[in-house]
Amino acid sequence: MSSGPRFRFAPSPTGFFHVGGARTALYNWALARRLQGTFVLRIEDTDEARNRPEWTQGIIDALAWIGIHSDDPTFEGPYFQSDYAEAQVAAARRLFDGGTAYYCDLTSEQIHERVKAGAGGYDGYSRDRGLGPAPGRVLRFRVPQGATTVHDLVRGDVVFDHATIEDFVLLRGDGTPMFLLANVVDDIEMRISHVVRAEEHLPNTPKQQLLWQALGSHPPVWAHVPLLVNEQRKKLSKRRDKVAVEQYRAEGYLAAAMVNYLMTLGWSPPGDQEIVPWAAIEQAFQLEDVNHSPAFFDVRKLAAFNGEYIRRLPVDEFIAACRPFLESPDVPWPAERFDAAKFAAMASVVQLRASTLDEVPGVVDFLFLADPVLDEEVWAKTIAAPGARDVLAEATEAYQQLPEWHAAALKATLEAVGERHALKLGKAQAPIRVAVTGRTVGPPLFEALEVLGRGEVIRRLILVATA
RNA sequence: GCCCCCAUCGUCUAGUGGCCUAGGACACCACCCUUUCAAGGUGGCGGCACGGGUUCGAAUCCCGUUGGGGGUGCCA
Repeated sequence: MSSGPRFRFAPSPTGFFHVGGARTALYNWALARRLQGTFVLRIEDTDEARNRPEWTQGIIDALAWIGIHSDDPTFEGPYFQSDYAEAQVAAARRLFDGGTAYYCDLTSEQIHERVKAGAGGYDGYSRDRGLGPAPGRVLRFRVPQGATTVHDLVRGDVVFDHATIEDFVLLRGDGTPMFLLANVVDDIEMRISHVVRAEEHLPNTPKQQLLWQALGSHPPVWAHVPLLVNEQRKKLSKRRDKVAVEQYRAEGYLAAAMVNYLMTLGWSPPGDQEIVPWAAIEQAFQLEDVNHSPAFFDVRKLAAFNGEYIRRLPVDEFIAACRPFLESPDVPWPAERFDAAKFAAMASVVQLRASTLDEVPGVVDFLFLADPVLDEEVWAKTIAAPGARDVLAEATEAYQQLPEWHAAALKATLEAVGERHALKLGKAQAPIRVAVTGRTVGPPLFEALEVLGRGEVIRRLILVATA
């Protein structure tokens, strides 16, 4: 086992993996690797999560997708919060025995009433009542006088006056540990040295630090990284926002692009390039350089990164990356009509045009569809346009005669047809494109015609001409 | 209510007292290239929230204001 620093990443399984969580995981991972430490995965599981092991598996899969592999020596875990329940209760017991925690028999309703009557939160009602453990009684931490300073690597020193911290609950009325206690005990048990997490946890940190100390341990290095927000500058949430890493994966975002983009939120790589490989990021990343303010997760910029990453892929890797999208059941053509060789022939021009992989089927569908469908609007704009039918007829004729079926010849032929009608190639190609592909826009036409083949091209041209 | 955090183009950021006439990227606009659409090239638009200090000098340091966000559970 490594003796270096130990970074813990502790997501709660909720059925999906949050992009904000992904960024925090990446921070921990980069640090663990650069500092020759350990990335410890601990799942903050709940009853529901325990009944759904696939949620935990989803986290592990998503981590693997962004390059955090559970079989890497840097990786330790997964552990589960519930595995440590005994230690958590034992710690609470020690706190009670030592007098830094006490039992209270007030119910939430009773506390609520006292608050309405003027108490600012829980007012320490049972502090000196000497109550012992009993069903229905919660164990509360006795917050001492004074103040706690949290030394945060991102934010500097943050001071919290204990007067503003109420005696928080350690053990529920049924004796089970609360999150705060569980968290601290687990971290101590696992000898965690660095806690890197989202800023929303900062207000809880003095309580945790107090617990670390009360339990006789030296608090870890804290680092609270800025939140990821939506256009309304609110914390990203599953309900309002597209936050599931799995969804981006399904839409054809490349893991490398996602990782790179995530790392530019709240931090920027040294130098003037923002598209940089993970290896460079791993070497350069440090918490001291992380921004203090929340960052908007901009899908458009993510898409721009993704397009860049797609274009940089060697063509065979691009083809491989497209496979799941071309073999998906959602594909618009009958599966048996798919022809990998035809796609491969078009791949390099498609690659230049996709910003996400899920756009790819729509770009090449005409190759595999039995008959492309043209809607009325497209028909009116192109086929019904003046001169279009003449171009169509003449091109069909010429293409039937063409000695060799390849892109250059197809282009030259259509250019000649266009000249006779005083049409530039840009205009002349329009009806042909629509007749063959069903669309006004798409990949370069003559390459597409070559790949589709003479028979099919002629058939489609005649089909439209006679309609 | 109370506590805490934050504040540079629309967005992500560079900037740590003089290299700032504030740099880059995404988005947007224009032009070029062109076989439609992209990609690429060139150019443009656009910002230090406000008010006080400190200093010879402030985007940078301090205070305040305003604005935004987070936290405040017998949730995690």
